[in-house]
Order: sequence, then structure tokens, then C-alpha cells
Amino acid sequence: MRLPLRHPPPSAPSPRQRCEHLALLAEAARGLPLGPAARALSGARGRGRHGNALQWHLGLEPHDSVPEPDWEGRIEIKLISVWQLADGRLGCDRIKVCEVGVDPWHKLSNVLFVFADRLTRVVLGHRFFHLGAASLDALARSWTLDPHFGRPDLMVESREGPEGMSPAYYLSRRWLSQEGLLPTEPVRFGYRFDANWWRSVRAEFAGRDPLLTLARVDHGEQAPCPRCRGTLRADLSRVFEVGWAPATHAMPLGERCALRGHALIDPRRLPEPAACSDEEQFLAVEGALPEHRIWRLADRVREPEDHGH
DNA sequence: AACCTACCGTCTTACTTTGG
DNA sequence: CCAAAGTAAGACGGTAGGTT
Repeated sequence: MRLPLRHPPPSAPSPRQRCEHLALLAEAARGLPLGPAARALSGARGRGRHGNALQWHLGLEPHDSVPEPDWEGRIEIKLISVWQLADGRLGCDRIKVCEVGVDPWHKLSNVLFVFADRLTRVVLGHRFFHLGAASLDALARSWTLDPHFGRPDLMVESREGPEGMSPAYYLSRRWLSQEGLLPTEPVRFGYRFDANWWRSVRAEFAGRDPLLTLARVDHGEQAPCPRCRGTLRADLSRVFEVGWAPATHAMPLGERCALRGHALIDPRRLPEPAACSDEEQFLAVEGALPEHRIWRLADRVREPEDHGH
């Protein structure tokens, strides 16, 4: 159920906040796979696991329970899952801003949006956002629009009924593109996301996500499994046309590969990693990176003398 | 009929506060 | 002092309905 906004927009924008250290970290995050840290941190459960993994990689606590912006109380960090639409443009879902008791205008004053591919959980890129005069003006229209029929970009939603979960502020899916934060042209990187296939695989294998394997051109239809001694077979023309295809795992079936769905993906759609080797990126995407080899982005980025505040 | 996208109601974890 | 309850963070997961 959609409710009226609780917080009126501020009359003037807050100042822009910068941090050179965070800018370097964000740059280094390109090509970073979030899966291994997400699994190591919280046992691969919870819908915020990849956001927690990102915060850990940036050198923060993976969880906080304060309604202040994540980075030094000045810049909010948001992970946005994206995927390719049929025409090659990037799509995304609406974004949860904060609980309804928290001021969303403050949260949105300065944001680092990090975009990660929904299938592979690899970071594709990022944008810094400041809610300046023009953006504030546009978003403040949500305060006067009808929650249902006015199609506001900022909204409050909650479950119906007295036992409903606590309502929260959301940004519409349109908003990121309108603000120029998501490209509106087709892109090279990222994958289609087939929610029906994903759901049916998870249903078949007790809620476990499918495992991905990179298709090497020289392997042909039978790709050796990187996790065990088995082989994977998939429709390779589909892999290289669409980006990925469901795969069947032939015996022998290693421990990690049993009771899991499988897909073969085209590695050319992964951005070149900025802070790890190709091998580290590939192993991570394939779920074959041993826990002791998980590395933290913050440990590989030099903290600058001047944060430029 | 198959496929695709938009919609929207949760699901899980961790820290903080309160009560016995 | 310890357990339970409360609160906020973190987007995800499943499906209805539109399109081809």
C-alpha cells in the first residue's frame, strides 16, 4: 500500500560532499565480484548480502544500524542490481532509500551508486550523486503528487494490515535514468536476467542459486567444470549471442556442483577487473575461489594523503 | 504459447534499547 | 546482567500481466 511522504523536502540543497579516498575505492571496484565476500560474511542469506559485501570491501563494517550515511556520515552508499534488457539497455528495480522514520532527503543528499550485474554480482561501474538544486527541485515534486496516480519518483510503501512490516521510502526505477545515473544507450557489459529460470532453478535445488561457469571459446560444447572433474554442456551459440545459457553438468559431479543448477556465461561481458587479476575474477564468478583467497578491496587501495573534503 | 518486464511485498542480519 | 524486543540496514525473489 502506498502512503503519503512523511518528510517535506528541504527548501535548499545540502552541500556537496566529496572524498578522494572513496572515489579511488569506487574506481577500483570495477570488475569486482561480490559473491565470495557475501557468502563468507553472512552465509549467503538475506537480501542485503551483496550490499553488505560491498561495504566490507570498501573498508566499512558490513552492517550498521544507524540512520546516518554510510561513509563518514556524509555519503550514502547504495548497491544497485542491474541487468540487460532485450535491447541491450540496462534495467534496474526501484531502490529502497530508508525506513519511513528516517529523513530520505538527508540520505539522498550525497550518494555513491555502485552498479552490479544481477546474474554474476560483478561491479560494472559507479556514479557519485549530489542532490543539487535541479535534482532537488525535480524530486521535491513527489511531495505534492498523488501517491498512486501522480507516479512520484519518491514514495512510501508498506504492507496492508495492522501486522504489516514497517513502511519504507523508495525511489522509482525511472529516477536513476532520468538523473542520468544509468546509461540509456545499449551497453557492452552485463547479462540478461531470466527471473523465471532463476526461480525454477532455486525451487528445484532447495533455494540454492545456480552456479556460473565461464565459456572459453576453445572448449567447444563440452566445457570442463572449474570446480570438479565433470563437464558442462550448453547451447554455445546462445551463450555467445545472448550472453549466457542454462547448462547441464555431466558426471562426475563434485561436492560443490551437486544439487545445483548451472549456466555457462560469455566472459567478454565482464568488465576488466581494476584491482584483481583475471584469474581471481573468474574464480570468484565461478564460485571456485577458496575462502582463504578472498581479498578485500580496501586492502588494495592506497589511502590518499588528502581526502579532498 | 512463450517470453519479457514491471511490480511490489517481503526476508535476514545485526546493533540498540528496554524489561525482568 | 542477560534476554527479548525494537529498529534500521541491506535489495531480492516471485509472480502477475503485458507483448510478441
